[in-house]
Amino acid sequence: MSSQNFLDSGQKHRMTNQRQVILEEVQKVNTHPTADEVYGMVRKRLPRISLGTVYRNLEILSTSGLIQKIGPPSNQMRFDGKADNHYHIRCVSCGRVEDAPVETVDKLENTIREISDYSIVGHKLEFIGICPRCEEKRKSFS
Amino acid sequence: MSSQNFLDSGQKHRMTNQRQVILEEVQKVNTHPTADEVYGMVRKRLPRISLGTVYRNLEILSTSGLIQKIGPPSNQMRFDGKADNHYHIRCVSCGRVEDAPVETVDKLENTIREISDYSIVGHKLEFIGICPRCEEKRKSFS
DNA sequence: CTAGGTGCAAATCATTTGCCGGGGC
DNA sequence: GCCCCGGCAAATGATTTGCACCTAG
Repeated sequence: MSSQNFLDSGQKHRMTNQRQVILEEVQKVNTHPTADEVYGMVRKRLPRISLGTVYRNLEILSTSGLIQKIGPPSNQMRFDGKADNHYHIRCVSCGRVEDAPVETVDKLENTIREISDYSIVGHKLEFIGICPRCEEKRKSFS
Repeated sequence: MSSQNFLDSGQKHRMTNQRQVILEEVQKVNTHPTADEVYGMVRKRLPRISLGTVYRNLEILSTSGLIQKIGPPSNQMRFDGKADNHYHIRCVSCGRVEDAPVETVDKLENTIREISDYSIVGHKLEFIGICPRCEEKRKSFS
């Protein structure tokens, strides 16, 4: 364990029918579908389901740790004035991004290059955490 | 070499004034600003610049390799039925995502945990490449 | 003159949210 | 009864694009 299902998931959710179907469909394929694609898949079994419901349930399922979201925690693009390869660390809470002071792992890139049938052109590594500032705020609540 | 400025950049661009200012501002800070924040920064020097121009130039600067974009190549969220931690490989060209068959590097996570003042909760590693299918298409053009 | 560049506003696209009736416990 | 749920449509927010003018080479 290491990545994903960050942050709390402190809610009570029933496993409803649509939720179950969405979960099954996402688990059935290995194509890492977009929300829209999931919508298409699920609609074959539940023609009257709405896109909003799919989004809501994908969100619930991923914060419950049953599936995972692939993509940035915050969906706003950020830019870095340094063009060389280095890693970042992102705060789950406020979205702030800083540089992560570790060496790059180009070794891994070579490994994957041998195994995979993709032409590898690079990799991205991002750490996820809670920044000191947000940690502070969090304390003042409890 | 390793990350970023993937794919061609086969265009001729002049270093115009606004382009230069945007570049300088992004390089000046180490906060990894969003497009909107860059807009704010740049506007102090060029009050009449438009947000559209900022977006256009950030795009050009990053495909030219002068700065880098932090975030997913495609800004559409994807979902994975497998909840355990594993890495992905994404095609620059079509956006397809597959699993990358390499072991996780939790060692790195511990390293960063010691160095950084963030509470680390996980990490994400994503390889970027061109999938066989797109590679094929590419050939048929040349 | 031609191509790229810019400001501006409108359009697009993914995702989120408010409302409201319905069912589970 | 209370609360979560799901369908629907409208709202939001980031990013993109069409258009008309402008300027460098």
